[in-house]
Amino acid sequence: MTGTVDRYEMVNVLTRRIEAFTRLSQDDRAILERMARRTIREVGARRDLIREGDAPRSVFLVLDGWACRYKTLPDGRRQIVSFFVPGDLCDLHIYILREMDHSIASITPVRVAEIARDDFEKLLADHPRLVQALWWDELVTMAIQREWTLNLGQRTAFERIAHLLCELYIRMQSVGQTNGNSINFPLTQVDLADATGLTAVHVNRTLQELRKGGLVELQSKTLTIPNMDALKDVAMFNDNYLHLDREGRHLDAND
Amino acid sequence: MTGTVDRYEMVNVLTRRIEAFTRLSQDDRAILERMARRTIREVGARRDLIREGDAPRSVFLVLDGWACRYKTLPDGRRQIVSFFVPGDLCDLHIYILREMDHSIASITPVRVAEIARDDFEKLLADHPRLVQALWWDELVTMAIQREWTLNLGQRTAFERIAHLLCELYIRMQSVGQTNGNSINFPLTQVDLADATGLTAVHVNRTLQELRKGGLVELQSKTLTIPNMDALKDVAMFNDNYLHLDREGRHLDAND
DNA sequence: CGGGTAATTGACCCGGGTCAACAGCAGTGG
DNA sequence: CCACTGCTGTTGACCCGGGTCAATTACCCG
Repeated sequence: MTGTVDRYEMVNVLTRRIEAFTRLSQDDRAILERMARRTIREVGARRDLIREGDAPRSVFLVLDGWACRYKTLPDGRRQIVSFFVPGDLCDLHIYILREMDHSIASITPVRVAEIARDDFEKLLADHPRLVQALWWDELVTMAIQREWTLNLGQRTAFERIAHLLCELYIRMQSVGQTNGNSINFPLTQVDLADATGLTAVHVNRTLQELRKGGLVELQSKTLTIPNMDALKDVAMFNDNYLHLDREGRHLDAND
Repeated sequence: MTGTVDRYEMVNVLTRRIEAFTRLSQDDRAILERMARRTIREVGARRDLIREGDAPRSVFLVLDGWACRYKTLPDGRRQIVSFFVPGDLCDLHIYILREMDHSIASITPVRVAEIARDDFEKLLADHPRLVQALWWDELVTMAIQREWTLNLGQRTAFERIAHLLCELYIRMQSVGQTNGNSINFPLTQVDLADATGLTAVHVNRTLQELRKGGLVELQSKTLTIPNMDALKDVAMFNDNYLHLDREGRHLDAND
């Protein structure tokens, strides 16, 4: 999977992701990568990138590492509402809102491209095919959030964790971050608990069940899924909401 | 509140909603209302407007009545992932996806404007201020979905229902659909259960607690909130995620 | 007045939470 | 090289919020 990943490949995760939807032209790809390379920020593990209440200023893009959005209640309860894996963008146009209604934090050390509002607007104005692709990205983000709503509302702990693991595996796969049937998986059991609305203790027990059933191997930050079909089955995982099947292929660049 | 609502007022709910963000020009308002009036569809209560797996064709806008998005699991478990109240739009650009990953159904009889893809694209191309406003709408929709994630993951049944009632009240208020401190509230206890991930039995018991505490009155399709501050308090409701405070006022039309 | 949907109640149960102790392991500083 | 610290994972005993099942009771609406 990784080993040494050069800067080119890191920027590449976004084009890789977008090309699950539509093929970009050399020009689109170049402009996107140039933009992403402009302001790269490196942040250590477990730090807030932006906090609820802050004024959003720029769009950002995770080039390397994992991050999450989270919300908290006044008494400290905490819910991770989504994960960012390499290639994920935060909300386009977020800067039209006055203040953030959630926080974003790194999980591992991350490398993030921050795209200034004006640059971003210009990008959209000049590159219609990118606009479509970024819309697709946004729609997928929304679909994931709805799927999480279903996950939290209806699935049992066992199904819920299985489902989350399926999703993260497939999202990593869609940006070429797999190694055989394994991915790099930096979440702790506490992270999983905060994302699934369970306690860390119960996550632990549920993971043991999943391991016992031969459905997952999870150790030293590596997740292995020996039989994806079996895991999808118990999770009732249907990947339609990720819209990965090159649905925008009629928009492909032909150069 | 209602009684007889003429056609003008029904279309008006969207402009009303948008003007919680930015003031539109006469021209913007006119174009939006003309568009909405183009293809009005009336649908009875409890019918699917579009089903998971269908190809999305148009954007639609709820002019009158309530609807919901929902997702189901293969074994029949059902989660309502969001509600539409008058003035709510379904996802812009949804038509770039090949198939729906969720269904949309009416709750009451609804009057819906279906805006064809091409008309909608044209609207966006010609009216930049509307584009901003519709972006705002989309960002709020996403923020609501995240708040629901928090709701399902962290709040107790009592807090969760209190929170949902706050949200729906305030959303109705933002389109001028209140009557004193009451709103028209067509959801059954089963609907509430499907939206909160609880059972109808438990929703019933929880509503009784809320009534006993004097926090809500709910009878014959009318929800009354005698003391909003008290309800917000137990729900830990923070309305920041609805971004209603005319955040885009710097974009206001000045005609 | 009959038939169907929505609300309510009671008895009982279970998935997942709580609390507390402990084990493994990585980093870090002496 | 080892002791110390702190985080992550694991286990056991016990408990409770909310689910399940099944029966009633309103409430519409024609």
